[in-house]
Order: sequence, then structure tokens, then C-alpha cells
Amino acid sequence: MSTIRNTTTLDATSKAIIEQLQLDGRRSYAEIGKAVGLSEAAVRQRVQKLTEAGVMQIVAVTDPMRLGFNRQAMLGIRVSGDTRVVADRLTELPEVTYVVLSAGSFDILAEIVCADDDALIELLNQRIRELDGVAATETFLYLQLKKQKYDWGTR
Amino acid sequence: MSTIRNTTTLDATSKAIIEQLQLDGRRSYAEIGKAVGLSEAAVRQRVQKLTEAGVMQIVAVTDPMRLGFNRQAMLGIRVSGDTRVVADRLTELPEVTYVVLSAGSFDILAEIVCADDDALIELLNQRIRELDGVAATETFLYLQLKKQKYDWGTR
DNA sequence: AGTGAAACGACCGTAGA
DNA sequence: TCTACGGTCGTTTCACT
Repeated sequence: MSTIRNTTTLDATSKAIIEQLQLDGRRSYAEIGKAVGLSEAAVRQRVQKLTEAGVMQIVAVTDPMRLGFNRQAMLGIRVSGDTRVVADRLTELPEVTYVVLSAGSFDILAEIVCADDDALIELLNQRIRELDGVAATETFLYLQLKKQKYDWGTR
Repeated sequence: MSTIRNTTTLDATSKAIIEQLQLDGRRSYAEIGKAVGLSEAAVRQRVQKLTEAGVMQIVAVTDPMRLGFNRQAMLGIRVSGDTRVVADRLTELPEVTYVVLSAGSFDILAEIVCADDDALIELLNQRIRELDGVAATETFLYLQLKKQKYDWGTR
């Protein structure tokens, strides 16, 4: 991952293309072209550039709740020592879906997804609180997800 | 959104198909078929079913940082009154990318994305803390994103 | 649920403005 | 950076298992 800030500014056409692909990532380039007023080849070139530049990627996103993962939580973690080392250990756990180094009363925020309460308790007690450098954790159990956006910059 | 829990169990083949599409949402069904040992038509049928069931969707995901949105934060919000009403108001704000009702010392967790510090301050002070029912907010500014998974259930 | 085959449409490379 | 076009490959439909 680069530390250099690499910002792209998008014109209205690229924004429109991204919008189309946010609705359906498999929509054909020809169809998108009709919607945004461009030829199939031009759409294809733009999509390729946006993807190569890391601005956008087209991927499958799954719904944990529909797959039997019924407990989700955000953890606020206070760390003694190097937060990056703890973050790397968390990243290795498959139940951890999101790790961010943060400034504020927590050093790390981590989102976890588990099948049920037992799995959540095991994960928290045996595999997260046991990690070297984890000084304290606070758990924010998810009750209901109201909004989740994967899309940014198209405004 | 349904309140009925609607869980699907996936066989190894569907998991393998999802894994392929998590790497590249535009990979052809024929290629996926080769990888998972199924005909093109069978892969397509499964993808269609998974999509219709809401287990999976194929979409474009963009990177805020690459688009000039340089400040991200998680907000912990304490609410007086109905948390759902406040959550709905937050959901309407375009800078809010994630809203979840939570149990713990916060009633709502909300992720926000802004261009810069000025935009962040304006959003927080003028449009979030001003909302009816927002009793207190705590801001966890993102320093570095270490992991972000869109994929679940493929283990 | 799966395969196979034929018609159709999408995708890709290249040439040219 | 775009359009135009031809070859190739993917997708769709359907009959069958």
C-alpha cells in the first residue's frame, strides 16, 4: 500500500459509469454506453482505467445475515504498545471484517462477524483479549444495520 | 426489509463460485465453470439464484481516499428518544456511509466520509449534533484502514 | 440440478480521427 | 480519448438427462 496520496478527479461521464456499475456490476459495456452516451469501447477503456487506478473494483458482496452469521459487533480496542502490530494480528482473524487505526478514546476499531453468541464469546475471550498489547476492549453489538454504502465520490 | 430470518446454507461449489466473483465480479461464467468444475450454464443459474435470494450481489465498490475524501471517522452516538428516528435522519446524509443501531455505550454507530477537516467539522456541528434526539457524539477519526472485507460465508 | 449445441450478443484488439 | 469494425469468445435458449 502506497503512502503517497493518489487522488483522481472524475468527470461526469465516469461518475455516470460508476453509478451504473453500482446498480449492477455485470451490466454490459454496450448498455452502459447507451445510458451515458458513449460507445462500448470507450466505456470499456474507462472501466479498465478506473479499475487499474484502484478507484473502483467490481466484486461480489455477500450478506452475512443470510449466511447464518447472526452476530455482528464493532469493537473499540485500547492498545498498550504499537497499535499496528495488534492491528495486524486482528487482520489475520477470519471473523474480523474491518480493522481501522483510529484517534480518539480507542486506538483500533474492529468489526467482527460470528455465527452466534457462543462463537462471539469464544472469539472475544480466547482470541482477541488474549492478544499481546490488547489493554481493553469495548463491544458494540449490532442490533440492526440501517445503511451500508460501498460507493463514494459519485456526487 | 424482512424481519424473518432467512438463512441459506451453501455447498462447496457455491462457495467456490462466490470466491471467484469476490476476486473479479466480471469474470466470465465459462471461466468460473472451469475453476469450479461446472458447465457455464450451471454457474449462471447458481449466480442468478444467489443474487435473487439476496445472498450476494455484484457491484462496483469505490475507494473514498482515491477520490479526494481524505477524512473518515466512526461516530459513536448517544440518543435520547427513539434511536430509529435518529438513524433514519443520519441515513439521509450523503456523507454517512454506514449506520447501525447498537447495544452498548452507544445507541448508534455511524461512519462518515468527508473531503477535509473543514467539511468534517461542518457536518458534525451543523448537521449531526443539531439533529433532534442526538444527546452526545464521540468521534473516532480514521488514521489508517488495515482491512476491509465485503465477503462473508465462504469459509 | 445438470449437460450440450446453435444463435445471438458482448467483448477485445486494432486502426484511424 | 473517442468511434468503427471484424474476429473471438461468452451468454442465452432450449431440448434432454
